[in-house]
Amino acid sequence: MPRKPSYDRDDLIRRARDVFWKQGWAGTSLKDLEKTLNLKPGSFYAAFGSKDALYQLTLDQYAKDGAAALEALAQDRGPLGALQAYPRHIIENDAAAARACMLVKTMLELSPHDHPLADHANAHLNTMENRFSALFSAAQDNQEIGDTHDPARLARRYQSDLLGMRISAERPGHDSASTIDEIEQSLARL
Amino acid sequence: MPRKPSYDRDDLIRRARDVFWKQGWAGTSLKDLEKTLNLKPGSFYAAFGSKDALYQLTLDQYAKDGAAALEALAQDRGPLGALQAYPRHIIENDAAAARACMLVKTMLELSPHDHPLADHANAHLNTMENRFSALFSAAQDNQEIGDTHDPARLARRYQSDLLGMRISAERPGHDSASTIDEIEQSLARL
DNA sequence: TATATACTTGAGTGATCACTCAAGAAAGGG
DNA sequence: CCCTTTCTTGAGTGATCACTCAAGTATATA
Repeated sequence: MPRKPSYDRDDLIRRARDVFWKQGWAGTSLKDLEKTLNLKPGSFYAAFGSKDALYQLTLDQYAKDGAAALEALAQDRGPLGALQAYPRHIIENDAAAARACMLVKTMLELSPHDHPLADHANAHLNTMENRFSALFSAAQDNQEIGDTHDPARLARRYQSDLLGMRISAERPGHDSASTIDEIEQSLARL
Repeated sequence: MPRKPSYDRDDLIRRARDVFWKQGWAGTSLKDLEKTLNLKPGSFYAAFGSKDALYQLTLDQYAKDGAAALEALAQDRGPLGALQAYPRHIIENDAAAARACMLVKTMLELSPHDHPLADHANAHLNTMENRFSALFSAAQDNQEIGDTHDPARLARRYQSDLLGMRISAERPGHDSASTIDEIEQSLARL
């Protein structure tokens, strides 16, 4: 008997994610969200409860999409191939709202205020690091890289390289091509 | 005949820098600054004019201190030695308000809003990158590294590595020691 | 078509934002 | 001592913040 919402919830979350990703937490006002989502305050709060609650939904979707992209590469190219292709995949994704990682931007902005979303973002970063580690380990099993390396250590360095590349890519006039190549080649030398 | 201010202006800028560095632009309110600087609103605006004007002063001092630290290392250890020691110098500086680079945090937060301070931060980053390039070039002149490398390219990658390392170091429970070692060793292999 | 059940609307809430300014306090030179 | 100049004070400005809620509207069942 009830009336259905006139919007697609997942679509709203995706659009909100892009605004939060680009502008950050404090940099995005309810007015911005109402405009982007085409929702009046009442509908917004009925649908999501609070700005924080929506932000968390967008963080989770961001992490899910990132993990899925890596998984797809692993299916296509195997563990080492996925790790080599992932940096280019990130930088050349024109649909992305920003080059820098949303999880990093969230952590940098909110952890000094002990905001729970900062821990949430960091947990997602840990999950990604663990996935990288598993791929390095699988690459060793496949004898694609030497077996003397510590996968956890390789993963930590790989993620650090990725984050640096993504920050640099955010800078106006910066060319990431050579950094992408060098990350790819340094993996081939393992 | 006039009365002297009861504060040391440089000391205020340094204290404000630490708050801005840690909490960001939007994350730092005038109330925070008044408390940190022990200044009432009237004195604050008489001394600095606006929140933005003070932020710019703190950015400039941040960049100046960073450049001076690198120069001191170059005097002690020469160009390659300075580039190798700089990452550890940054991470192990207990007096720093944060691990992540203030210029990066500023750019990430303010560039989506086309705030002039974002360009200002990026200009400082370019200056640092140019200084790195000059050090790589000097290291080639000293035959400390091979002369087939492009110093500009090395500098771009080096800065990207630094930024990634500093972001990672901001994460709770993260150990940067191995990343520091690997950056140092990869420079020795050039 | 009638009714129940949601969804939609937008004016309005108190709190906080960066910032102003007029009045008072303190430190120089005479 | 006095007077001038500057610094210090803090209540107060309009704007914007995240958020609320009562009234109005649309839809699916009966």
